[in-house]
Amino acid sequence: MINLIKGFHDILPDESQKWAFITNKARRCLERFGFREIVTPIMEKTELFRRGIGQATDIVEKEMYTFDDIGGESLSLRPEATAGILRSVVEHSLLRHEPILKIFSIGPMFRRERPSKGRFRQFFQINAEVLGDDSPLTDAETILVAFSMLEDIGAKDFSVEINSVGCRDCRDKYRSELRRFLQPSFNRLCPDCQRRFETNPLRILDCKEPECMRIGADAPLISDWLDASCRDHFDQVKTALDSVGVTYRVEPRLVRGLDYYSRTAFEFVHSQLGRTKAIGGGGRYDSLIEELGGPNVSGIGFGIGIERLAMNLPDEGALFQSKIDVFIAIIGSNARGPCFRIANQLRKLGLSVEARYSDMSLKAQMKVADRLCAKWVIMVGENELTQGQFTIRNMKTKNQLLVELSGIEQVVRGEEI
RNA sequence: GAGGGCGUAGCUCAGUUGGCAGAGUUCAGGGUUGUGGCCCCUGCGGUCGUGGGUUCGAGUCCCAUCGCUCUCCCCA
Repeated sequence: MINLIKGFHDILPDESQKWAFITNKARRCLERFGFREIVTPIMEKTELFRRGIGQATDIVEKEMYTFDDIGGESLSLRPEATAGILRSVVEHSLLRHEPILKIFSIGPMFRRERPSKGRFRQFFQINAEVLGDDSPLTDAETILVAFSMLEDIGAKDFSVEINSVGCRDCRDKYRSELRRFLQPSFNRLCPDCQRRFETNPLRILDCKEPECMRIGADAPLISDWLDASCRDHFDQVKTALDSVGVTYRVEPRLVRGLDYYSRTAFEFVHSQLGRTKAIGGGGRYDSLIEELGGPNVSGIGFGIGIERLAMNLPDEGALFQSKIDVFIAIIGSNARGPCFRIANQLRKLGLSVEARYSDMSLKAQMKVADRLCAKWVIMVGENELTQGQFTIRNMKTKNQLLVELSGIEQVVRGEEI
C-alpha cells in the first residue's frame, strides 16, 4: 500500500462538507466586503519567494519545497499566498486598471515543518489582500472582514491581537534602541535569539524561552518609538475597530514571522487551546509590491488556516448534514433501465436523486436510503412500470401514496404527505 | 531540530505469567417472499507496522527500523 506524504492529509467526504461550509461562508463574507477571488498557481519560481518573503526567514531558508525543474529552473511550492498573488497582480498590471484592489484566494500552502496538532506540511488558507490603499480605515476593515468571517463561520473562543510595528523609519530607530538594550544580555539569549539579534531583534520579544522572556520583560516597546504619523495611524485603526464593536487586545510584543510587515500587524488567536495557536494573522506591508516590480503602493492582508478553523468547530451536527431528495428503490432487474432514465429526469428538475443499480434487496435499498437521509423513496418494479404509477414514501412520516411520474415533483416539493 | 506516547479487523479498542487471534461497531445476508431506523441470528473482514533476536513456543520479552501522534520551537 502506498500511503500519503508525511504532514499531508486527505479531506474525506465527511470532513469535506465542513470545509465547503467554511469556504462558502468565507466567500460570501468576503464578497460582501467587495473582495473578488483570484486563483494563482501553487508553484512559482523560487526567486519570487526569496524576494517577496525574504531570504533570511525560516520559511525560505528551511521550509520550502524547492526543486529544479527539468529545464534547470528552481521552482518552489508556495509557502504562503501573498507573494504569488502580488506577482500576478503586478504581471497583469491589475493596479493600473483598478488602483485599489481587493482580492482573496483560497488554496493549499506548503511548508516542510515538523507536523503536529494543527500544523501540516500542506495546509489550506483563506487569504485576502487590499492593495493600493493606506487609510487606517482599510486596516480596520481588513481586520473586520476577517473577524466577521470567523463570526459567520461560528468560530468560538478566539481573540484579536493587534500591534503597530511602525514604518521603516521608526522601526530602524527602535531596532537600534532594542539592540542597545539587549547587548549586555546577549550571551544569555537562546541561540535562536542570538541569531535574531542581527537579523530581526524584534522577534526576540516574541521568544518563549524563559530566559529570553525575562530579558525582554523590561525592553523598550515599539509603541514608544512610533513616529507621529505611525502613532496617529494606529490610533485611527483602534478607533475604527471600537466603532464597529470589534474587541481586540493591543499586544505590544506582537511581531509577525514574515519580515515585510509595517505598521498594523494582527493575529487571531485561539484562546482555549495553547496560547500560540494562531488561526490567522496578517498585517500591512509597504514595500513588497514595489519590490516585485509593481508601483510603490502599500497593501494589507491576512491569512486564515482552514484546518485550524475546522478544528475549533464542532465535528458533527445537522449543520453539515446533507440530504438527498429522492432515492429510487429498484425492484427487479427489468426496472433498472427505466429507473436510470427516471433518475435523470428528476435530476433535470433540480432534485438530488440517488439509486443503486446493483442487485440488492428492497430492504437493503431502504437501508441505503435511510443512511443517505433521503426525504423520499420511490419504489419502482414491473407493476409500477406497466401501470405508470409509483409508490412514493415519505421517510419521516412513513406515509405512502401512488403517483404518476409527472406528479412526483409536486409531491416532493410540496412535502404534503 | 529536542523530548514523550502509541502502532492488533474498514473504524474504536481488549488481549492476564510468553501458550488456539478477540469484542464492539461498520459492511453483507437472513429473521419479515416488495418497505429504513430498534431488536435477534449468521457471515465477510488479520503479514498483530516492518525486519531481526531470545524461546519448544512471541501480539506479549529484547534490538533496530518505519509510521502516526502530542509537547517544545516556529507558524496558519
